[in-house]
Amino acid sequence: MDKTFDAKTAETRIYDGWEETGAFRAGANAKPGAEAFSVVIPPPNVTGSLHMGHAFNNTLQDILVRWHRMRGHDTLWQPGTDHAGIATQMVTEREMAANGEPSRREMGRDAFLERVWEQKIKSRGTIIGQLKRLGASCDWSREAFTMSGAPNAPEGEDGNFHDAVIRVFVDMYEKGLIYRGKRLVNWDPHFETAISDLEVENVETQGQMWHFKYPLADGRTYTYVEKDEDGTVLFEEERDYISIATTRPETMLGDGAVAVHPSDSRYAPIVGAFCEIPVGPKEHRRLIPIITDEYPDPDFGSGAVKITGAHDFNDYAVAKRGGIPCYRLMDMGAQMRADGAAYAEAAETAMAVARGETTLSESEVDAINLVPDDLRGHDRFEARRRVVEQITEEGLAVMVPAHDPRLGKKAARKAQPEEGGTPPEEALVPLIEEKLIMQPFGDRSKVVIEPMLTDQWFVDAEAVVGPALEAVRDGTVEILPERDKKVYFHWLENIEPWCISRQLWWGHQIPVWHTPGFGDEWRSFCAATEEEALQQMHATFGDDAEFIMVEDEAAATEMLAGYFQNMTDTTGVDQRRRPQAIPVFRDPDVLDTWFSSGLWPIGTLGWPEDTEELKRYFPTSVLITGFDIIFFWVARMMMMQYAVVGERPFDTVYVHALVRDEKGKKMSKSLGNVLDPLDLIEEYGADAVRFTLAAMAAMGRDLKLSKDRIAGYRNFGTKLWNACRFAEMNGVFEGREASATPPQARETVNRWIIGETARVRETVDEALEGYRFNDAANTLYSFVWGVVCDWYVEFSKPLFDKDPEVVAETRATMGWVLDQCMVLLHPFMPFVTEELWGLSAKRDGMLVHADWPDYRAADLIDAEAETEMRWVIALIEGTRSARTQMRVPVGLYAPMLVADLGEKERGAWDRNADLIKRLARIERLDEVESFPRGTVTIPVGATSFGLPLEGLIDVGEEIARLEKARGKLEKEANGLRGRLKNPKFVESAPEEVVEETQANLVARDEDLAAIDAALARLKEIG
RNA sequence: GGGCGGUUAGCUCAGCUGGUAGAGCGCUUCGUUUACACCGAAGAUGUCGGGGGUUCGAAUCCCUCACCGCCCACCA
Repeated sequence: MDKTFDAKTAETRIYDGWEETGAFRAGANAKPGAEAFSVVIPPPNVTGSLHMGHAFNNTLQDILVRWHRMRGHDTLWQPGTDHAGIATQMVTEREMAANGEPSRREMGRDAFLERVWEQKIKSRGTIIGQLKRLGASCDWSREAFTMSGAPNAPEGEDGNFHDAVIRVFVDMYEKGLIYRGKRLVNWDPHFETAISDLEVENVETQGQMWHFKYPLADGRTYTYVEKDEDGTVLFEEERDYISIATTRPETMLGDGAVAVHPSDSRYAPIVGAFCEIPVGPKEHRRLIPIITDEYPDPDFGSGAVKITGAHDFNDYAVAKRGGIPCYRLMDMGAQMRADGAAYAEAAETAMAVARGETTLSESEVDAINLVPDDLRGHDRFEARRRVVEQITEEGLAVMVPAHDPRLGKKAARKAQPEEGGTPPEEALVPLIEEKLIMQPFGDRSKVVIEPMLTDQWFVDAEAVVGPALEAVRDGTVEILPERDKKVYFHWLENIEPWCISRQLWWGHQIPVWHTPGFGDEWRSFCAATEEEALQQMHATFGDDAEFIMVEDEAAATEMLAGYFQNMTDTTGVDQRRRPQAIPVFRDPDVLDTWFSSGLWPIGTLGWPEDTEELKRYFPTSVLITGFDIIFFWVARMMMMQYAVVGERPFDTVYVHALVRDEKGKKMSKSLGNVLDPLDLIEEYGADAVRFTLAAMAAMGRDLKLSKDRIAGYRNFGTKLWNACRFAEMNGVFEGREASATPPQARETVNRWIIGETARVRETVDEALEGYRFNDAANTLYSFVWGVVCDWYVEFSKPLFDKDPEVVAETRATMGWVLDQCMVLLHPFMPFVTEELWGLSAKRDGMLVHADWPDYRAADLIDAEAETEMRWVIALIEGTRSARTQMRVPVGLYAPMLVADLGEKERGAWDRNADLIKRLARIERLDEVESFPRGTVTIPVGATSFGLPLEGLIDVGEEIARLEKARGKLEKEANGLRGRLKNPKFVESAPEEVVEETQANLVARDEDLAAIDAALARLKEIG
């Protein structure tokens, strides 16, 4: 054997070996009739690459999976990747741009999809390969993909995940759980798609709040009165305007009303009146009503709120309640709209609506573009600048003295007087408050999200959330750690409709076909296939109806232009003449990625087919996932599995925390503090990385990763390696018949280590049962290093020089103990252990399929051996400590004295003399009446050993040493004595605790007596 | 504004249902002992964030304050 394990070359070889033998196949190594254990991998993005979070997540899964597999359970670790709509489309488009390929729009939808599939196939191997490097023991023959079997999927991408998704959509649609509607949604202007609430990151940003005057219509005035709580008038003035604050002046153009709280007496006189939006061409100023609504907070700002239903979620709610029209101001790229009629005409129409002269349908309102001609086509931020400028120029900004505390520094600076101007205190400046505002950003695009009024598809989440909540409440599904349950509940109890449509191309296209309905709305048919949709259309429009598939809504509209013109003077719906062929187009939107990954547990097991795997492995056993996707994924899987198959997706959810850098910062590319797991694997080996992650995985706590730590655990692997190397050199592995059952041993040392091993096996199992990965890892670490290597290997050395019988027994024991180390460590460090397994005996199979032990500590612990070995260790440690402090040369074998050797101790000494002498560097043991001058005393239990070091020791040094030890002992003894003297303690503490305390006190007193005797002797000399 | 975590040795963290403060790294000294220098031996280091309370006994339970972090939230 080499001195170290060469992870670099061995790991791939070993992994290939596992794969070739099908070691990870579902059910591999299962005992007949074994219970099932199944885990679905949180599917990484197909174009992604492995980051620390993945490494952590998959290490934990692999530990559990390997552990169960070795225990003979019917184990499946289901792997796969996610098509990751936005991310993948983004990655592909970026690469296309870099390659100078035509853009997505230039190539068209079909060609683009083909291109993304190429990208998918190309990059899939990256993350899969990385997972393999980590050692993940997934059943790769079952690798799934969330878009497998999609209609445009190329050869080799078959599978039926797409069928499952479509089937669920259709089913939920038919049950009324999915609906379409024009709603205000979070719009990502970069990707030009709607996103869900969860994909919005609210970030505190420095912003400004402007205050503007909305003049009252027709020169109307009112007395504005501010009172305090007691009704005392604080301020009173005659006003011809209402003051409005806004952080988004550009949206004023779309205002539909001004709202005040119904109880707000300041504005009571003008409720119902009209005011003017102070922007846009003077001659076409729009008037909007002043309405009441519960929403405005009278204590905030002026208490009056402008209502822009199409660009603000609160305003939208107010608008809905008050029947206020929502005027959309921006296009899909969040530029100010440039479509439709000129401003004059649009404003006129809007005025008519405001006056109540006409009512328009939603889409008619949407068609109105209220952006003044000079602002059309501008970016929203540019439009804001201009709007502010125009209003301020017109004198309609609220002005305040330059010293107003609400003003930011900028405004104050502006107020510096020009030559001969007004002194600063009296100068009036526009009221622009600098303040922190929560600004929404797209989590992928990092662009400011715009609330946008669009047609979208929604899941009625509230209708399906019930069982998902109930299951966790009643314990059907366990979420660990406890605290994450609360997070889960909080979100689900306040669930909002889930916007599932995305205006992307890469994804599951919504299985809905639209035809012209009646009026200007489209009529929709939802079906799994186009044929089925057509059947439905025939059923509706008549068997003789003729349909023609067209590209999109625009094409259909064009076809129908003539038709609708003909219809304008027709009244009754049924009398309408149909066009020759009715245009039909498929809904262009695709589904939110999480809609499909929400089906991951059943989808990967073959649903909607009634497969054997579903029967065996569903519901899955445990889901291991990061806290950041509890809402995105865990909650959705819960809702959807219950909605679709009426069953929980998993029994337990183990939520783990984030991997941070060594300073506790979240790893991010922009901070440059990312540790790439692949680099670390390259440098330290996969086992070290895995063990580090496991050892640091205290439940629910973030873990901070440093290279030092990984190096430490790499060394741990080497340590085990070298213990085996030692064994090999001592013939342990020679012609060996490895056995899983512990050998019968006579030597104390061997009996002791067998018991210790059994104890560790129990602790590890208990820890893993409780998902306490760190406890399991640390237990193994301290056992292998601190017990097996530090003591057992050392103890064995003299045994290998004894008679053949002892040598044989020791070889058998050491072989067994090392085997157990390999077995128990295998889930954590699969590579080194597998390698050692192969090197240490001729075996029937690989370690990956070895039997996990079930021996019990109670059966294997030999209490006498344990007591004896503890005594031996204490003696050796005490001697070594004394020697070092007395500066006894390391190489010197010193004689040892003992004065009062008891019966038991004599036996212990006799049985272990060889190894004590060797490890404590003792020449011989002499029994004496009393210690001579200059003897260093080593108390071990009731016995005092001594090192006669006359002339060698520094008396002062030894007195200091003993007094230090004495001080510590005395402090402890006094503490114990104090407790025992307290009658309340003796009364109320449990009996064992009292007994233990007494025993401890006796032990301390014995040691103290020995030390006192030694001190007395030394002082004689001194 | 709500909620949840954290504060223990120089650093990073363990300490489950209250019963003599622990680990790893780092540090100091020593070491060519026939597995291992990715090693061995021996050490040093803590008013367990502050303040109250419950208890015979609190790092551990309760209250409160401070600071740090995270999540959620519609204050224009």
